Amino acid sequence: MTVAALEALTRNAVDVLPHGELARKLERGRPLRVKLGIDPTAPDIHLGHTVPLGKLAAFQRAGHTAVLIVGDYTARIGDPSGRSKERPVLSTEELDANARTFAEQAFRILDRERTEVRYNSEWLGQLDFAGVLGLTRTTTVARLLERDDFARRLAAEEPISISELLYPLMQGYDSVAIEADVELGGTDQLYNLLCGRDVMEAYGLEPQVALTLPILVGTDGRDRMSKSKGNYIGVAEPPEEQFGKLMSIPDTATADYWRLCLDEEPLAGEPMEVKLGLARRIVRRYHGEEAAVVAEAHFTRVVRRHEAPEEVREVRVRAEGESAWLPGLLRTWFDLPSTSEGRRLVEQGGIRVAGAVVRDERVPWGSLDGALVQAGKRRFARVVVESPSA
RNA sequence: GGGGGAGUUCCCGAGUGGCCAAAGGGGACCGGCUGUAAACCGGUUGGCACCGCCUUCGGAGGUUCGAAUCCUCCCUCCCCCA
Repeated sequence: MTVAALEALTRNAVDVLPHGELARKLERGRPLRVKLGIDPTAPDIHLGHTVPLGKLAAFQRAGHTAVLIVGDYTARIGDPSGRSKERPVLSTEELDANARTFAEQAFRILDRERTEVRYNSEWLGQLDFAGVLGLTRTTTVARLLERDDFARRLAAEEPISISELLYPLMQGYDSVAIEADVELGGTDQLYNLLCGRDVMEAYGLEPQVALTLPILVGTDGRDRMSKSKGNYIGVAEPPEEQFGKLMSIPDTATADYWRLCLDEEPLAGEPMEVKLGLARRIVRRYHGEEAAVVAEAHFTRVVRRHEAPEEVREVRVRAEGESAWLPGLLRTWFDLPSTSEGRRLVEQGGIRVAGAVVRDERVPWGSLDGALVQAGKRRFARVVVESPSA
């Protein structure tokens, strides 16, 4: 075990507790069982998830065993970490579907052959009431209420359910079940990870090392990346989408993205160049070199030069009546929520036909046939008008 | 078991009988500007072929010319005391 190897495993880590324990475990020379738990509450993995996943992959490359816990059982409760409200409970079907795609997407980062995927319903589902009681005896209410989330919610007179209180214990029991040596998580997981130590000890096991990583901010540069906040970049999203979203993050967040998503130091240079470099590398990582080049070209063309993309989908419409009524047509072409939305777009000068802004709701059919219609800055369609009798 | 309080448009949150499709903020969308899908500035933001009509303020009834606002019952949630 070299100093450099230890450095690689702990790079970007915020806490590695207890101090010196990881080095001690590594020195024994046997592969460690490194645990990362994920809640299948959303179907897609985003860049925020890739931070601990990337760290897990790093352990894997160093010869250790990655144990990916899919929290299909715990998800029924919802992790209260960082939450100010109870989470909505998902149906079993949704959770199952999410769990599958989630694990699948995780293999974009992990080595499939060397990853142990476990569903925690495997052991949590086996616990009878006596087992649950045994688990609850490992801690006290006061200790559970120590954590910030709970303390804050209690102070704000917001509800905390008993099942949420049990969450850290269940997560800790996962560590018992798989005999974890190390557990990874975001800084918001610190309490849960440490609670896991106590639970393991109570079950006669050597407590795990808790390794926490920074929380990645979302594209808004402010809040943590999450699906529900709509500020996320999914690893399975199309290349153009990823590239554009990455370019939209605030400059202040760029360096963090380099370190946490790529595990590299940011380039030196102009902010724009640094961000372009980031977007290229990330898209390349998840979609390959060629897709990255195409995505960048698309960005340059559509966003920077305000031109239409190379390929524009075609929409067909049958000419009916004297003239075309745009709000209704826009609704179907661009999947708008209502025709009122279409009206607003026209009113606000957000609609261009063949490059010219259109301000009337009615236009001659002739002006639409073969024309490129643009809604806002990024939505395009090529129109084909069919004659009414055809 | 007793007492108090809350449920409003995508979210938070004003609104206690007509001036309410409902303040303000967030988000989203459009426009301007820009290296950017950032920041900033301006506008829009229930639906409908829309100068008018329809639906919305936890649910169901009721009072009234007129209700998000008043009454009754119900549902959900929170706090305090025990």
